[in-house]
Amino acid sequence: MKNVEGRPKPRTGDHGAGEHSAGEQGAGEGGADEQGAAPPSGGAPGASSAPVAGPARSVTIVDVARHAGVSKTTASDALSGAGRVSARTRARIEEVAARLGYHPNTAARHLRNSRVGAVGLYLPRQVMGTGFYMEFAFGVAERARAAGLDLTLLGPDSSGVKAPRLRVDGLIILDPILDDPVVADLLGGGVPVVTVGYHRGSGPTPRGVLSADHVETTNLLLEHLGSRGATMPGLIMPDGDFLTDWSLTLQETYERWCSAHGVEPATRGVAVDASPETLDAVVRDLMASRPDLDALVCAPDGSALRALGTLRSLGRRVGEELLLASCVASQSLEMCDPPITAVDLRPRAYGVSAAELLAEILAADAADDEPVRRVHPTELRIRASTGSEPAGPARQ
Amino acid sequence: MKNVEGRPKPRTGDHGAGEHSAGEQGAGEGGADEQGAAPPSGGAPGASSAPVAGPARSVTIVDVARHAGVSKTTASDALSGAGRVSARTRARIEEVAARLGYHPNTAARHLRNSRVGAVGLYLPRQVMGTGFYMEFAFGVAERARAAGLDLTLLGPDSSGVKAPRLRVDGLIILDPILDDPVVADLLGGGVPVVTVGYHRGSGPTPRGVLSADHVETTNLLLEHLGSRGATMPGLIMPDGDFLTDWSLTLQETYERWCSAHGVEPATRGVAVDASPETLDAVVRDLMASRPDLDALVCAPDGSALRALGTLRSLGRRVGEELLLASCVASQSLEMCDPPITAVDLRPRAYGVSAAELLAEILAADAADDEPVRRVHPTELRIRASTGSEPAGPARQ
DNA sequence: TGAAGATGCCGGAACGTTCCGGCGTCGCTA
DNA sequence: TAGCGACGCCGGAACGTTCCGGCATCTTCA
Repeated sequence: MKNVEGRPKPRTGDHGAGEHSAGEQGAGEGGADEQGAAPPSGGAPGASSAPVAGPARSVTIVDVARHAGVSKTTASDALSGAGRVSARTRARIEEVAARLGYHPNTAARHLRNSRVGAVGLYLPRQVMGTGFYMEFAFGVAERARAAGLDLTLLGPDSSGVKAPRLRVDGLIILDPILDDPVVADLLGGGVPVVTVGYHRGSGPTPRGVLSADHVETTNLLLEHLGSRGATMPGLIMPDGDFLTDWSLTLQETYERWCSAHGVEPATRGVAVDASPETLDAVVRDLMASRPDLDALVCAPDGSALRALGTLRSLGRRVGEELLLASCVASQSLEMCDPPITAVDLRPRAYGVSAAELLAEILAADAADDEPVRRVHPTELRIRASTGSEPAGPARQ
Repeated sequence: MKNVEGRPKPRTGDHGAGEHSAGEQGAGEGGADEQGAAPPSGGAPGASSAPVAGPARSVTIVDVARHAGVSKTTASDALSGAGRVSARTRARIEEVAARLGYHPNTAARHLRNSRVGAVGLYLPRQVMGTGFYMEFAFGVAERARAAGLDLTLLGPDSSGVKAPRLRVDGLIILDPILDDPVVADLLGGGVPVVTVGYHRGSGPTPRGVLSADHVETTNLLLEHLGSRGATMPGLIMPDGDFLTDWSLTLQETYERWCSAHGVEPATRGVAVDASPETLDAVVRDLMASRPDLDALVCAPDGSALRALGTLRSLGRRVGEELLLASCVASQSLEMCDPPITAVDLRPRAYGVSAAELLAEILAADAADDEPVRRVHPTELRIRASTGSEPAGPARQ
């Protein structure tokens, strides 16, 4: 904060060093000879030239206009596609802009159209830092950048939220938690919101919803287990601190499957950020109380890997008499032994889609009352932990 | 991009969905405001007040000034700490600003002081997506945000780099690869650069260097293995496609340790993004050619986990007659069985420090010719894969 | 042959901030 | 008492962009 004394910056002469070094001249177009306008206040000769590798004042739209022999309005119109500009002029301006290496100043642009040029990504507290969420965030960043938007990561610490406070044009809320007060705040914050995963809680409706089809995905996984011989799968799911559409759908679909197959559900909840020891205990408890389980589905990121160790130390042969699957894919699941079957939500592409949806919503400033809904496809990665084809050359 | 036709937007309404809850609605010309005053020719009819639909225009510094009965210059000076303002006045202005919920408009600020308000983070291609780099990036994002900077992630795709092109005020280059041409470009791009890990390649020197003490860290790990009874550790390291200060220091330190202990080094290189099968093959090859190994150190992120499976299938008892350690910590290393000892580079804190260093460099606009060097502390996480204390009771 | 409209282009005013230079008023010293 | 510097405050310009309104010129049709 010190910012000690005045420290006057030069900013005076503006060292009109046009810098138009680029090999101009000629350029087929003929006419339109550049430098129609005299550089304003070319005044003070020399004196102010930047000595060494000057900061090279970046080229503005006025420079483009001057070199093209038009006004800044026309240049702006030509480049933005707005207004009325003849085709010739537009082409010439575009050519000049390219030659000079013109790039619009985002700060000025944002100031002018009162946009911030950034979107926010809100991640639930419990899981920041797990692989899925990071991959997702990178996907968002990638796509946002393509749309000229910066990305601001919002943690639960960014409270006192409300839109003006957190300078963003739009928000992506990942896995909104049912009763997270921050989510409600953000939804009412005044900027367009895309939720990833439906929001089952209260609050204003978002402008967009992107979600995987968890019903289908889960059924696919359960059916896969069935096709590999499992009749009674158990489920380790996130506990009550992490009530999202994902976790609830998972449970509902699982229970429906059980009832359809006439078996008694066997589930245990566990914190998504549980310690390895806790996971151990939960898995042991479940396996002990339900000796009939011949498969185990693990939902929280990372839990399947730990369950693998626990099951092995219980003497179970994973991939043979006990199948194991994860609801979240991660690199480590294919690195372990045996590799673990998992639902791949393709988090990176998921993030890309989310950013894309938000960008579209921001571009179309018309506020439909109905949210835009979009589905994100997933893939089932089948690996050795769920055994091999029953028909094929069976293992013996 | 096209933004099709003219489509003049009604800038007035600005789709004022703002709804702007903030308390004081004082915006109107209501001179009755407590502080009275409103000197600026209070009456100025129609100046900017469109009585119809006063849409949540966010509060600017002029609003603050008016409510405090001072000029915008004084308000700005008071809030920024610059200029000469009496303590009374400053206090009053601060109080008014807080009451109105004033937040400076970053776009305007950036425009004024010709800063972009963002920093870039460049990640080597090979490893984007591994846990370490993501954690690091999140750390950077967190700290950058605290400094009012946005973060732009730069992949290798962001070619045609050069500073003006990629609108950033500064850059963080993570693990610069020896002969990465993009790194050279970025270093010469004209904006301050902080490298994380020394840059052994050519090119201009960065303004700041943040690095862990890999020599000490590696020695610590090797000594730990020795204290647990290992006499001949092997090393799996990144191959020639990933020549960084980290990988080179690792190798050098390892070889120095071996020569100091009078043993023959046993290393294998592997791509940092190698497939599980490749890792399998490399580990098998190393173990087969060097039957004297009683410990294995794995450098590439994720390789230790796979090595664990491979070693087990070779019949080795990891944590007993063969010790296993990783040079990069990750969540999965404590979830597997047995948990794997690892060097924790504390990636999140690492990223925070990097952003902090860059922010400091950006704040102090004096360009020292000598880069700022800073060291990042690491921690060794000792787990069951490196056995237990030879003498004392088992660790818990 | 005018009038009305279309077309092509432009001047200038914002957006919200920072900061240069200036202006009046003190209090101190000569 | 005059001189003068420090103090406290302010007006206005600039950063680079977009866009409203307007002015010519050209086309079209009554």
